[in-house]
Amino acid sequence: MKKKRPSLKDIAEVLNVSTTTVSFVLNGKGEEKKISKELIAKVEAYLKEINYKPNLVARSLRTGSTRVLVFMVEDISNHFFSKVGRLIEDISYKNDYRVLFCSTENDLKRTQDLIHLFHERQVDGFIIVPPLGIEDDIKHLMEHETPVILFDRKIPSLNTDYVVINNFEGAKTSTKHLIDSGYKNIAYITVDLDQGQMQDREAGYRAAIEEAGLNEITLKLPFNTTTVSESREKLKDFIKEHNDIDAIFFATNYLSQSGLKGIHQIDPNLINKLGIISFDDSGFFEMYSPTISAFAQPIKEMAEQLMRIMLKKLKEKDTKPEYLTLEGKLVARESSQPKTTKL
Amino acid sequence: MKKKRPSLKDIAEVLNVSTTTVSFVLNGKGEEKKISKELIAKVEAYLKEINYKPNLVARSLRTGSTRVLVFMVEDISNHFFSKVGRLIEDISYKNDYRVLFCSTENDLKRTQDLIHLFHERQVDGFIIVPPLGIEDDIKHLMEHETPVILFDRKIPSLNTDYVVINNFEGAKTSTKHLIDSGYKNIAYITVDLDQGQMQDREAGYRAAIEEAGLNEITLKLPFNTTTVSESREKLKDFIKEHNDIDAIFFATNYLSQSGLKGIHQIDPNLINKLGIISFDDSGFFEMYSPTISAFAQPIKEMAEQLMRIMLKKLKEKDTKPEYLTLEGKLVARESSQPKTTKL
DNA sequence: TGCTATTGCTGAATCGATTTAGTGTGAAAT
DNA sequence: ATTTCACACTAAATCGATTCAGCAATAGCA
Repeated sequence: MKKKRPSLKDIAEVLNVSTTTVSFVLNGKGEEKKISKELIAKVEAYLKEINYKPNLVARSLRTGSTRVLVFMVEDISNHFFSKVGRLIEDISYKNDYRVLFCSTENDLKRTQDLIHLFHERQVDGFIIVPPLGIEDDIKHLMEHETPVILFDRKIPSLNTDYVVINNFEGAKTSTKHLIDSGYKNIAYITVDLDQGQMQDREAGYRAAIEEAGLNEITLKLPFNTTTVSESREKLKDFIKEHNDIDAIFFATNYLSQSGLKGIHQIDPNLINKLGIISFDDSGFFEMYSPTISAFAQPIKEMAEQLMRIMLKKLKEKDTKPEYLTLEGKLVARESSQPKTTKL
Repeated sequence: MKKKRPSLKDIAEVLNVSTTTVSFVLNGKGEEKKISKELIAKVEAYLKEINYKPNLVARSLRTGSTRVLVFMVEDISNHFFSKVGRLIEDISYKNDYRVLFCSTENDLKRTQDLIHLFHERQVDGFIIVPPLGIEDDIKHLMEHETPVILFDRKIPSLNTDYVVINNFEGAKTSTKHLIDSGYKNIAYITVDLDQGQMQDREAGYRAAIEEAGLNEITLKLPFNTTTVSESREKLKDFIKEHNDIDAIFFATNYLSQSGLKGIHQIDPNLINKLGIISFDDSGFFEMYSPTISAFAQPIKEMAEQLMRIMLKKLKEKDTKPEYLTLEGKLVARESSQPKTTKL
């Protein structure tokens, strides 16, 4: 007893008018198309009565637009990305667009699959945190006049719009904050990805360390090639080897979270002896004990700028690209306080 | 200089064959439809050469199927739901289905919007964690022969398939575990939703407490009507008032996470004096200091069962519904150990 | 030779909307 | 009286695939 959804044609037959008329009324173009008030009222009443929902697949086929945007990030469960995603979703809804979320896991193949999947399904625009090597696929989208905005990372060879944070200044500010709190042996823990934003953060750390005349101590963990627990073991070895370290600057919030676990495993009290700061904030950090300091990205501003640019590009094709580099903010919590009293 | 994507018709013209032929080859029905081997090879070669991607919107309009499933949960960033989602996605990909994720936030209106949105876009199936009051919309989907499987919660009035956990036994086991570790004043912290699974958990707690001849201490926090920080203040007041509490059983993992923050705010050392266990596991719990015990749902099994049922329903309509209640597992960590030594 | 069967392919309908290009009517303008 | 124009509406093309129904040519068989 499957119910078939009524089509415009069904409705037209019932009302003894043409599908054209129904379509005009449906899309609020009745006045404009000179349909009489009485007919408009009659059609509208009937549409409401049967609670008619147009077949969006058919509409998309005809109009070529789906009113769907895709938000494609490294990991949608990451605090930073999920917050931005939520805000983007809200703005989109207000403008009558829906948003689909997905995680690339920084995997090139997976990202290509996703881009093709959505492109075939005719989504109207992409906001992408690009993994390395994705240039050609993005170029391909741009050739088809599909709006693409890069986020969190830029790709120098492409003249796409992008919205990123000033990674260099953020890392420098964070490192300086630890220095100002009296820490002398500040380790920098990062991943071995040669992506621009990671290089900028490392350069920021290095600049602050050099200015203060301190020593660099850097650990690069492999990304994705080993398991989380393997890299945590490497981190633990590193901390044990460098027992003069008095502070750690983690280059991303997921490194911090894994790192905190490692520190806890070495010694539950070790955390209270180290100065800690993380690039990217996380809900986790204000719940941890002690609360963890972080350099936070301007989440709301990023979402607003992304959507402003996206809506502009959806309206008028061939806009010239905008390149936005925003400033973040240091959130000092317990973990980066000076350790005056030995616990 | 927008590139138009080639259509079947374009291809047919280039090759001097009919669209029918191209379509048959495209869908691997060449042999079956008695197309000669040479023509099949020729068409396939050309399809590969231009890297042809069919317009899935057009295909969906014609076939009425999108090969897209929707996974709709309370909050996709919640550890439990995101893990299940990931597994479902993998199984779906292997069966040539895509999965869209979204969060209902337990909000009726929002959930209705999402269901309609996806139904209009003709998705092939739904896996839903149903908020209260969603019965009619689900019934509506079922009338249109769209497969729906409920997850995490059931709706007694509907004869839909569902996959849930044994909440009563889980809560009872968790409470007993605290009792066995020597705790005497065990508080139960929950939300004021009168959903089945929450009632079952409360009943499980109550059963264990009664069997042991202890006193119930329950706090129900308002869900969604107040802010997170407001309910945390209530929790803090509760803990201060009941200063005889020696253990807490949180009814969900997000309550635990908020609760741990509150406990930390009251006194950074308080956590070491309380026994803690949470319903639902979380990545957070094994990183926290101390690590937090939890009653974990059988994530892999749930995902597998959900997809087994879904694929069955997609293949044959009118299957009789399956009702699955699975058992979870206690994960004992540091937070529920006996506190023999006062810190 | 005449008949059917099979092979190999195609034309056109179809899905359900949007939209272009009209059509018929009556009133106003010339 | 004829032209013009606004009005109120509609027929049919269109988007790009799938698929039913059918056609021509060859093969098989008596």
